[in-house]
Amino acid sequence: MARGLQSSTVEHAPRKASREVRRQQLIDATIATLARVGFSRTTLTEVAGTAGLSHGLIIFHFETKEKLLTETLQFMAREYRDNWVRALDEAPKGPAAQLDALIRADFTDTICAPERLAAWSALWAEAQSRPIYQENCAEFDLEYLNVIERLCTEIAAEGNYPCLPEHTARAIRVTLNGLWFDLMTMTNTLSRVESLQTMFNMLMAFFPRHFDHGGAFGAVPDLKISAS
Amino acid sequence: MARGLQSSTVEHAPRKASREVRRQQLIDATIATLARVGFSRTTLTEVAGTAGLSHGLIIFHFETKEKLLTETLQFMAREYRDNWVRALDEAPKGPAAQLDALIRADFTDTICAPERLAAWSALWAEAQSRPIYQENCAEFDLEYLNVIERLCTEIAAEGNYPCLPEHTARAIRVTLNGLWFDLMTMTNTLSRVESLQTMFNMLMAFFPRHFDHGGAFGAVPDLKISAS
Amino acid sequence: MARGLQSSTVEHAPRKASREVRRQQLIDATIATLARVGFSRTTLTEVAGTAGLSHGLIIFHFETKEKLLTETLQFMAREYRDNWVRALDEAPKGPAAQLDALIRADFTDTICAPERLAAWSALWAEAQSRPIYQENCAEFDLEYLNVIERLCTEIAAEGNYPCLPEHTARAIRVTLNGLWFDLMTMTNTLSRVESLQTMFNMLMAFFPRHFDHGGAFGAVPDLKISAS
Amino acid sequence: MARGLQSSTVEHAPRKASREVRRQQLIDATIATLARVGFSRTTLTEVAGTAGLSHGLIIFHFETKEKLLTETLQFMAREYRDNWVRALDEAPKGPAAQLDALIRADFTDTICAPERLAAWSALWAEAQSRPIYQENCAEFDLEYLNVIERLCTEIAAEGNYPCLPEHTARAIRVTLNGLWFDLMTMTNTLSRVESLQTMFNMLMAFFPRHFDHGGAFGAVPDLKISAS
DNA sequence: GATGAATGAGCCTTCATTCAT
DNA sequence: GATGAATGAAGGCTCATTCAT
Repeated sequence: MARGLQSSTVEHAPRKASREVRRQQLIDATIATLARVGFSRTTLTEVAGTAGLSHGLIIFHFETKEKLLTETLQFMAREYRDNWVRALDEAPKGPAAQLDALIRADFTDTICAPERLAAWSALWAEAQSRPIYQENCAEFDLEYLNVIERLCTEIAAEGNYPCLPEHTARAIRVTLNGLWFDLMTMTNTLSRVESLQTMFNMLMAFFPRHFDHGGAFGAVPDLKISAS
Repeated sequence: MARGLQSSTVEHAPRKASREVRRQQLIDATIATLARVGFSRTTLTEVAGTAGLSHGLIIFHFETKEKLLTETLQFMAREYRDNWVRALDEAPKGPAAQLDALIRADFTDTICAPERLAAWSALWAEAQSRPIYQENCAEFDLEYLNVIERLCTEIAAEGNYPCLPEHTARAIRVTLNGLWFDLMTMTNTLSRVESLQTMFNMLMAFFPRHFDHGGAFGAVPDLKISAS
Repeated sequence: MARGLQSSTVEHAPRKASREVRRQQLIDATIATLARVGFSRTTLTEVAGTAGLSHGLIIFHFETKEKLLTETLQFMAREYRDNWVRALDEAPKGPAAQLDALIRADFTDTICAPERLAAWSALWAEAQSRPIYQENCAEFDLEYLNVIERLCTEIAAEGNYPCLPEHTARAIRVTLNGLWFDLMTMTNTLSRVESLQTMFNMLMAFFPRHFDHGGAFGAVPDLKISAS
Repeated sequence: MARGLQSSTVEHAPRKASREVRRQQLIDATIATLARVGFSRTTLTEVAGTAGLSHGLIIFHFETKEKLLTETLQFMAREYRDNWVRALDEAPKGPAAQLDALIRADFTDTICAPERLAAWSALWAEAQSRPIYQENCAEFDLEYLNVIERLCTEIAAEGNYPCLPEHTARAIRVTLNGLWFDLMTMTNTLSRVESLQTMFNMLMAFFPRHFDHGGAFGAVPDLKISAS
């Protein structure tokens, strides 16, 4: 098997790595650790062990545990935003198709992976009693909400729906959050696909002339998701 | 008023208190502390300080920090369950009125208080990476979901709605969770009443012949909520 | 031998001690440690080991290493001041006899013990690059200098000496300091008695009609010193 | 002036410097650092930063932090000795003139600069609890004391003074030390000139027929000092 | 020569837990 | 019951030293 050959050279990460590569490696290890053991047991030693490096190196690159966590949070927030921005770019321009794309983006396998979800909730809850979260994510959150509200308003206008756009947008947003947390908690087999179905079941109720069980009429279904 | 007389003796906790009273006092202090400083900074000394007692006493009554947290979680889970069970009992028996009551129960001021929400999320996130939560809450959660599913199924049958009961029930459940977390995070003025409106806006979409913006047709609106 | 009996009961200090007793015991251990290993190697573990207690207890009683050192410095400064104030009180009231007493006080065996000297210089040098020393000792130092200056002025007036009181007082003060440091450094056999002789040899030069090799005319020689 | 030209090339240390130049540069940076932050906070990184070089280079040139400090101490001890030896060489040959020169040498501006004093005391105190100091300075100290003792003996013989030469020599030596430390501590304006006056006030008392307030009769006053 | 990534021993501090009073 | 002194494991961080580049 090839693994034996590789591991002898790759063993415990290369001795030297460029600054950015190493920093990203440590952020990845932080995400993995948060997901595995939770916030309160995410120690520098644990993160270092996950990365196969020494705890001293974390301090060398990030100065402080606090800064490591902040940068990890920022990384995940940017990764999340980049994902939905790209999805909107690639989708057809009608509001229903855009909303369809926005929702599918939330369940992309890279973003909606068990490890990401777990790390996210570990940081999120802790951040509630600290300023970190607001400082780093409030802007992103607001931008996201604004997009949903705009799309809901446009769709409601097109379809002359009785539901109130603001409340509808809020419901969509918190349901997306809620499904994420649900995916994490669930010991049963509810999958990303089922979560997407739950979303479309809801959008179909809000906007029956724009959505059905499979998503927005005329939208391009994301193959990656329907495949999993 | 009688309270004045009491407070002079109760000042900083009475020297001797019955076992159960003292335990509840410490659980209350734990909730307050979790809400104020978050999980990772909830120490025995902090809890003891909040209760105006010594940390030694916590060990005396709960043996272990872990057990204190577990009992706190159990207390909140039971409190939550008791609340919605009572609400269902007191509501009219039709499925729409029952669902209406179930939802209003989630925003009762005692349950949906800022301190409760903060303590809940502090424990919840940490519990994701530990067995505590599943051990203590899985059963309650399942019971709750089953009730919602049954009500949705009945309403859907009554109204001949196209939405799928399972997905609808799940959407309702995660939206309730999501609104809770949202209430906690929000720096703006979104209130419990607005959250209730978001819920009814959603139920109106799912079940237009059973719900409107004010709740289920024929249900008794909870005065406490509409007043706040 | 009696020691065996004692040590079996006193072994590693009694389990419980009153707050003040324990604090003083830890300050004593700090002085001993500073003297033995110097400032930069005075760690909490080292101090705790010296006291036969755990390092955690130091934090319990002093909160911080910094505060332990500050309190140690304050203790030594007060001890020093109390010593010369008492000496002045007990001496005859003439200025020469008072100066004689002030000087002998500096070489009292409790104050001028090797351990005290070493601890003092360890703290002193470190304090030069920190605000601690000035904050805690500047006032004491000034008070001491003022006393010497006053005595020198009075003696100079009595004897009509040509030396300038301010410079003479300063010379006396820094010579006392210098002899202390000298006593510490010396590998040879220069003792406290010889240092006292150096002082009187100097005072005899400044004030020949008030001092000779044995001290001030008419002063009561400190027996403890001449005995050692 | 040539300096301008040089500084443009020397900017932040030249890429390649001869062994001795680099070593001296690092020793200078060590002295500056000791003076600025004290012994316990003098780290290799701090010294390297002061020198505008990397900490790795210190290890390359000195192998060990301990050796860097030892060489720094040796450098200062030699610098000090060279200074007074040169002063004796350049002074008239009579004992009083020689003692006058020895004392003025101690307050030369290069030797008695605030940075030198601070660095000296930082190293000195720490060295008390280590063998470094004795190993490196005992010989120098003894040589210095011997010179003072010889001069005092000769002056005492010339003038038939009652003071004891050994004690007088010791008083002079420790007063010089004491004034140094005093200069460092002083927040007030006592200057090197005033310290010199304190010394001459003392020598005048010991040797009234050889010294007055301005120094030894017939000695050449150091212009640099009286000017400052 | 020179840099800086990487390591790990050791430091100060926190905190759950024990236990004498 | 209740307090708080005492312990010690573990955490974040510093820093001398090593070493690949």
